[in-house]
Amino acid sequence: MVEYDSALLDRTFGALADPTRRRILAQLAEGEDCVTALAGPHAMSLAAVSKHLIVLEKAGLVKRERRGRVHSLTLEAGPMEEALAWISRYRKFWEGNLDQFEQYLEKLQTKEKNDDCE
Amino acid sequence: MVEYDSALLDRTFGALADPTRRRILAQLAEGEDCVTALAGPHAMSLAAVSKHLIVLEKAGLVKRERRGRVHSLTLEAGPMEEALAWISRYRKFWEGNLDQFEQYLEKLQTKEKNDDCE
DNA sequence: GTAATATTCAACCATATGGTTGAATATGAT
DNA sequence: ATCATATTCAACCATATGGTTGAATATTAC
Repeated sequence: MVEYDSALLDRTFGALADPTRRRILAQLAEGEDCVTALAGPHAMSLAAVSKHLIVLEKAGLVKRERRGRVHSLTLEAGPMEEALAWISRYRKFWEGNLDQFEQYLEKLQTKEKNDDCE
Repeated sequence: MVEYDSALLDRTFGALADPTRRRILAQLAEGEDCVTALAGPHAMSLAAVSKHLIVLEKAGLVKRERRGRVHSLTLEAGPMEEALAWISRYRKFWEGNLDQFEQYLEKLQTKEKNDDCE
């Protein structure tokens, strides 16, 4: 049986439960960035974004590198792996519910890229 | 580009961010159950578990069927599918870590860094 | 009808969360 | 040295979260 780190899952899922933090992660997927640049698109104060970054950092989803006064943040998606593994146990519970059309699409996709499935 | 329902992801990740709720989902993966039975293993009041079930229900992760005074809960893992899809976009950020080529690049970079900094 | 069971509701409490603002700190530029 | 920039810190506020307890509501059993 797989063991899950409950506190880590708490922090990971907790961090992912906020839209601003999910957007920040999406931004970082495009490449590393500093706090001010990350804050730009968000309609809130810099301090608020700074706090979100601390949450992400504590969850291990973001790594910080201080370069002088600029903090460079990079995505560290590792913890999501365990989150994904946790969720994956429940796949069968929604796969059975797919309607015919979705099943058809499923099949097509499986056929198209049967090399990277499973 | 895939569209994600932000409010749904909020509720889904939020629901998964609590260890009691994750345990309840694991219990329900074994089969439907009523509130009292679900509450059994948890070191808290029945009312507390009842509230957790309401959170899971609002997230769409659990379906309730009233049979007389007994409420039968079943797992409804659908919303997890979207959560998993969201996370999946970041797979490359951890999968690459085991790739030989990436390791090679890692080593090169480390070497270059050492050369630069010393 | 009365009693027991299953579940929620309501009020309450402590702490967490997500935001604000203004001050503090550290670094960089002139 | 001075000024500007990057970031956090501290205090505060409103609301959410996760728990409690005792009462209320339905349903079933006797």
